[in-house]
Amino acid sequence: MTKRIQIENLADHLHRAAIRLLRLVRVQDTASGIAPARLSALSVIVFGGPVSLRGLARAEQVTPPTMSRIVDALEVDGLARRRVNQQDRRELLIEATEKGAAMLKEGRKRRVKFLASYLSQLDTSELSDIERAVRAVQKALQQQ
Amino acid sequence: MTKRIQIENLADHLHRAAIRLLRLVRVQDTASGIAPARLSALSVIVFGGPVSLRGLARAEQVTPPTMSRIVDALEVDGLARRRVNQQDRRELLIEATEKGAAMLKEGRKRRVKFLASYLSQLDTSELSDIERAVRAVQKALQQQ
DNA sequence: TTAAACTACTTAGCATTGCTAATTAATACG
DNA sequence: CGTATTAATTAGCAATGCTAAGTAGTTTAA
Repeated sequence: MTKRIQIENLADHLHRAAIRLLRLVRVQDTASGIAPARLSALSVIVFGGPVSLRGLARAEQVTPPTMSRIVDALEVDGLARRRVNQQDRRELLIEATEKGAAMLKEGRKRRVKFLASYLSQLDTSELSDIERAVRAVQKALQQQ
Repeated sequence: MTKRIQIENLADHLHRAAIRLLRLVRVQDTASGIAPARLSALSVIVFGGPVSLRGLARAEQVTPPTMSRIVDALEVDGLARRRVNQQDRRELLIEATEKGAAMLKEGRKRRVKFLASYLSQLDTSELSDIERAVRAVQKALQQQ
């Protein structure tokens, strides 16, 4: 078995595991009452602080029109707000409201606890394998 | 930092990595010309053989109306067909056509190769971390 | 045995989230 | 100064999720 084939095999298994994992936690995300794309965008601004709409779209790997609409919905629900960047008045700064931060942290807690309940059945060495793997995957995906 | 908090932290990072990975490979899914939900349903019937619409909906964790529409689209594209189960004529059997099976396998190959091209930039130890982690995650998720 | 209950699927209608193309407004450049 | 560029929005389409309601087939029970 060549190295290329090995890596493709790994990619296949990794891909399946990712699909399976997200299907599992999706149930918990729905329980928060915030739709998935909104929750995900909210998470970026809660943990990363104010960003431009473009920056937020890039972080979420969607186009600016898509993100503009997601921010609309977050504003309507009082979870985020737009501010004009006074250094460059074309640009916005999207930031979370207190309510947004609170809701996100609740939802995240629920989801993470749920996933953690599965992971807690693993032993320490398996957990650190996952930790290293997550770092490696992040590193790999960052490259282009 | 307690072990519980550590695991929750890991769960959070794992979740984010999974989201990111699937976003990345989605680009390749689009290249196949088949939309993601259709491709995923097609994969179930290609690898699992004929199933009822209800069974397919359950496998994909969507409601029957959603799956009914996905099967419509697969039929229109000649990738799957509905047969009536003669033992119980309320029920359908959804199965892949030859064209459907061929297209799925092609798309899958493309997606996996794409993901593999990212992974190939990692070193051997990182790859085996991922391999072990995938096994651990599968093990964890299998339990309930 | 036939009416009622149940089950499988579809239809209709809505919300969310992705896209591209075109528009508006602000800034940068030549 | 005027043109080009950049940021965000609006408009309009497609895919995919849902619930509620309808149709058709099967089971159950009076």
